[in-house]
Amino acid sequence: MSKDELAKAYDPRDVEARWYAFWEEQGFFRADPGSGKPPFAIVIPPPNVTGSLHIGHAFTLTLQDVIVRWKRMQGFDTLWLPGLDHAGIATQMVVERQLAREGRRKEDLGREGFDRRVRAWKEESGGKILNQLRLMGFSLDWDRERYTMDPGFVRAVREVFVSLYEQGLIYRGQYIVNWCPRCGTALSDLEVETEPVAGQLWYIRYPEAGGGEGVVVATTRPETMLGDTAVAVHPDDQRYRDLVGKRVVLPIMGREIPVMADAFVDREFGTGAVKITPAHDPNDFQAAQRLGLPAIDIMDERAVLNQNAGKYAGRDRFEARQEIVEQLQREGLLVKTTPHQVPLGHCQRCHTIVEPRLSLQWYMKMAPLAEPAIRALEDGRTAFVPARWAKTYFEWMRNIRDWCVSRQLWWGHRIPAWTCANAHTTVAREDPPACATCGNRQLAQDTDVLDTWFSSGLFPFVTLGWPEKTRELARYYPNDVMMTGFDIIFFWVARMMMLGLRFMGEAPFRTVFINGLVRDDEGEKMSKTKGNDADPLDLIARHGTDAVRFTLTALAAAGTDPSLAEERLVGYKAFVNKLWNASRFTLMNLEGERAASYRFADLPQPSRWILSRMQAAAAEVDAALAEYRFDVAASVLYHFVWDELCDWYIEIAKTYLADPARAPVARAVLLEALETTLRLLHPILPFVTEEIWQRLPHEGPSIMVAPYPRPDPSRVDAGAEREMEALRRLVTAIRTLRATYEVEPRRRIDLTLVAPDGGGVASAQRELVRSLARLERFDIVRGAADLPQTIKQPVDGMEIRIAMAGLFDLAAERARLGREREKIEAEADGLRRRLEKPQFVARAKPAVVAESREKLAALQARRGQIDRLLEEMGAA
RNA sequence: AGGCGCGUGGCUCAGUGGUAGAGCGCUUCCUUGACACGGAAGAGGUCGGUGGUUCAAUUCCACCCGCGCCUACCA
Repeated sequence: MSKDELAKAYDPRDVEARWYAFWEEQGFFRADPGSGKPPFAIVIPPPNVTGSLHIGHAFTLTLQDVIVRWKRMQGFDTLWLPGLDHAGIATQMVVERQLAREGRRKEDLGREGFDRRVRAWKEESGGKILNQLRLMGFSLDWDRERYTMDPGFVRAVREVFVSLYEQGLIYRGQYIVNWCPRCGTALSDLEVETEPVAGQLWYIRYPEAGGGEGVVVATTRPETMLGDTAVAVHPDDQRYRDLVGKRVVLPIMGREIPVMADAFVDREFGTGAVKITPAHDPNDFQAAQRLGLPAIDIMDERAVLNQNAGKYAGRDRFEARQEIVEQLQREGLLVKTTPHQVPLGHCQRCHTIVEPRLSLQWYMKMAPLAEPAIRALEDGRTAFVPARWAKTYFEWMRNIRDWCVSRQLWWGHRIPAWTCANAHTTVAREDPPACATCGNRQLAQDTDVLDTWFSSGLFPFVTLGWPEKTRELARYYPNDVMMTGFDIIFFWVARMMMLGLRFMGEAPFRTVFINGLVRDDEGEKMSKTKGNDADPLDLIARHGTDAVRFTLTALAAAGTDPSLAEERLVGYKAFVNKLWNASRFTLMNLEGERAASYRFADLPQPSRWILSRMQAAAAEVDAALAEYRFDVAASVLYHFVWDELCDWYIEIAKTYLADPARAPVARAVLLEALETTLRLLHPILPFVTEEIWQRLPHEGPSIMVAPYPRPDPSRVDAGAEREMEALRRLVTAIRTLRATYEVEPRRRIDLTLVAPDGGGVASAQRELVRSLARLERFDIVRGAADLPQTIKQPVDGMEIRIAMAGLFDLAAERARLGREREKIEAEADGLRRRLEKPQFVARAKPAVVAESREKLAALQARRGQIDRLLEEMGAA
């Protein structure tokens, strides 16, 4: 196939692989701090090292690439920085599963061996997703790729941890945490997903010490009673007034515990008496601190009951529950059982029911960090798009609780804290040789690692070299925008805000763009577990990357969750093909010539029209992208290409190209329109636009570094646009008549246009009308006298008259005109009624009144025309 | 419990204080040298319900119904 010949249908597989490699080799993805261009910076939300590309990545990153390619073409020094997250708990699970298949546990390898294993796994398959990002065409600066476990991050994480510790913002303490017994680690509040579970409420009698009925407590978790250290009632609760201060006997254990009063008790719930289990319930823990009660921990890290549980030691928590209930029943202490919906926390990773557990953990004090992060939004240094997400952000920030940052995992950043033989703690940037307090040299490093989000929260500045004061840091921080899904506003965005403000003194980004979550065609959130996830790689294989990208872009309306319906994708694949064929037509007609030069003002009206419309499209796309209205940008381009460039201008150009005198200029206009359109489309459709662009006469090495079209006001021609609209109305009206009377599309017919004013554009573009409407004779007359029997159709104050022997159907035409008259009448009635109301004329905006009047006049004129035609036909 | 969002043609979704748009689907005709992943012409909606504000409401407000999501220590 020669250079200018394109295949009849676009085949993305032929094209896509080549260009990505080309772009990367040419270094077009690279940011250039020394370029002298204004910077534009954004970081990728680093995918998990365990991850593979799913539709959510494809969606948010397509939008990011659209912005990045757009900015790059606009002349910005653009940095889009890629990275991977080490994903502590997720990665550990993956590697543990791998070991399990080999019949081994991580303990068999030991901590260091396991660490090596994880690192080896990352080298081998961890970067899989990064190659998938290449398939999507994303223009990431791979030279600056980072990993949240790389040496720079290790150093930075220590620096941050130690600084915060020194500032009193990181502390260690014994509190109730969310504990996942399967993962064997503490979780932050955010890593717990609360879901209502159908449970029961057990009413259990605690007899009074030394006899007496005692008190009945209601609990959803009877197994925790083994660790009860009190029963609490509301201080004003008359029912229990006499019991307060007395002691009751804890069933099964036989321990005596006090009945105490505390206002936290809800008198309405259950019996109004609540058992207090300080070691296994956050409320009870707080109550116990107020009331000075001891805590008895009855479970181990796997949620198996321990020696404090008496004879139930060694039982799993749910097994124990069953047996305890049975024992209570046997002993007549189970008063009743009622069904009860309980909100239960589940581990975000493995969905195990979380156990509230008393343990020693590291915490980050959040209130002092949140305060500046709230202010940054309040005073507009950072803004959310869509703005309503700020509300969600504020809500969380203002009620923020301290962040448990330690995890009992093996994979992650080790906490830089050491304990000496004398139990002193040393927290240090470098591994200390001796205890900072007593000089003891027997130091053991804390075995915990940090929550993954601790390091990802540093992403915007650590990736630029922090804590070094690099040129990149000065140039690209703060980022211009952060684009991500709402599901990680708290996990990630909020923490970047707090840590960025703390360590850089400036918010990490000016704009936070929040995209929706991709749903399936039934509106369900796509997920692997539901099996309804669209695999982007599969979609790419079947429809091409560009079609996938265009679809995702077109679906990205502000603040909505897009539903990915495959039919829509098929439609946009057709669009890519349409563009391909428009290009094919243009290339076929270039005939190897360079385009002729021309002056805009000298162009024929239709050519001025298409170039003028193109300015409008460019302006609209620009405005849309500037406010992240990706759907609008996609829609504008779709309709410009299909409805205006292809359906009209290319059809018009065909008549010009057939005329040797007009062909060179027509080729030039066509070429300009196509080339500009390709540049407008490139951010969304990088591959097909590059493939075509490279075959056109062009300057520069690649469309991706060509300038983005700016609307040129000198090429806006309102007159040409108006007249072409009139021409389109005329041609469409003729086509409608042809279709109504089932004239074969290829047949040329004779037509007379009755135009008292001479016909305007129809007269000026007579040849065009002939070709577009497939006319043989096309006469324009000023009066309708002496015409033979014809079909008549009013348009723009003129009349179309078609003589068609054999096809003329008076009744059909009357009916058609009658229907049209009805529509006009209905609309005119509405307008008339409105205009008759004095309040409307008095209060509505004058422009609206005037517009209504004009519209009504036009409708009346048209109705008059139809009435006249109907009358004539009646007479005929 | 609080907060947020959604309900527009068969489906998936835009949109607007002045009687509604797109893609796909559907109907009719057409394999005309860019494209049948195409062309031409059409049909199809009382914009969830009820009130209110307004000259005017699908668009603003209130309530209701249905759906989804987020936050939350009710044992």
